[in-house]
Amino acid sequence: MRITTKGRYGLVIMLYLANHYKNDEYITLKEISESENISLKYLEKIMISLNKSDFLKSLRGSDGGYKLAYEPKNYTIKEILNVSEGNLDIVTCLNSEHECPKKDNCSSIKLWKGLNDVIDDYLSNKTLADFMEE
Amino acid sequence: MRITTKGRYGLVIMLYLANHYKNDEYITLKEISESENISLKYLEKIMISLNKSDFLKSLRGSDGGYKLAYEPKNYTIKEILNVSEGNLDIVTCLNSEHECPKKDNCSSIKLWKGLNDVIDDYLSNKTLADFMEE
DNA sequence: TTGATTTCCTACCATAAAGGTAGTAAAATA
DNA sequence: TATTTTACTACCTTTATGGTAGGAAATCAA
Repeated sequence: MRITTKGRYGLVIMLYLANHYKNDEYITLKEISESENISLKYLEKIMISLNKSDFLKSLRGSDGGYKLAYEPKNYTIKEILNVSEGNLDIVTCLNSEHECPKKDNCSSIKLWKGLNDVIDDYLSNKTLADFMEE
Repeated sequence: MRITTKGRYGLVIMLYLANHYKNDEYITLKEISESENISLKYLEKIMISLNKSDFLKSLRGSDGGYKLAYEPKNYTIKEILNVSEGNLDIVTCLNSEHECPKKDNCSSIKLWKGLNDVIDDYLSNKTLADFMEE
């Protein structure tokens, strides 16, 4: 049961951009890569998913880079993880694409739904702003 | 972010035994396998971890099988998942064996600790008895 | 004491996911 | 035109998942 580097690094990127939001400058992945000690090429790959959603602005060329499209408080951790990590369902049985044929008389599904709810509640109610440097 | 079949099936086994606890009979994996439609061989493998902990009694031979060593209410979901699934840390950074060198000035670690706490709280406060058939 | 049953134990294996690397095209700027 | 930086595609190694196979050892009933 764990979040992989995709989700973690995705959040690292978003937090970095949030911490530089007030300057309104484009930040290069090179800068993030060096500051956070994560391979540039891997960050690029993760960025593809983040950039497909509408929450970033990007610019190519020198002085280019990325910046947040909105204020940090507008990004919930849940939506960021959903984009960078992918599916957050704790068990496949809860996923509509892999629905379990026995789900209606399964005694453990209540457990998984309950767990899913507490996780969902936490991730939906925290935003980037809650974890920025002061 | 998900629990694998090891954890899920481990819980299925434990819930099955809990639901038959009052009869005080040994239950065979064959019965559970047929009832829950899970390969006997795979259940055997999962059973090895469950049986290494002290919460089951086992007996070989005909009329043998497994039963709970204690009442269902004495088993928290957390300890069952810990045994059948293995490590439940949501990110590797929280695991003492893979401690992150940057953890002291990492802004996302607060997020993971918070998430870990709500999950831990939920799993520690639910027992097998909470999910038994009435 | 033999046969059936069931746990116990070890080894193996195919597929998918994780965690990247490499190379290049396209855009933007100086 | 050269440099910088994103955008895109392809590839690769290692680990984890989700099993299967075969047999040994214990237990009980006939």
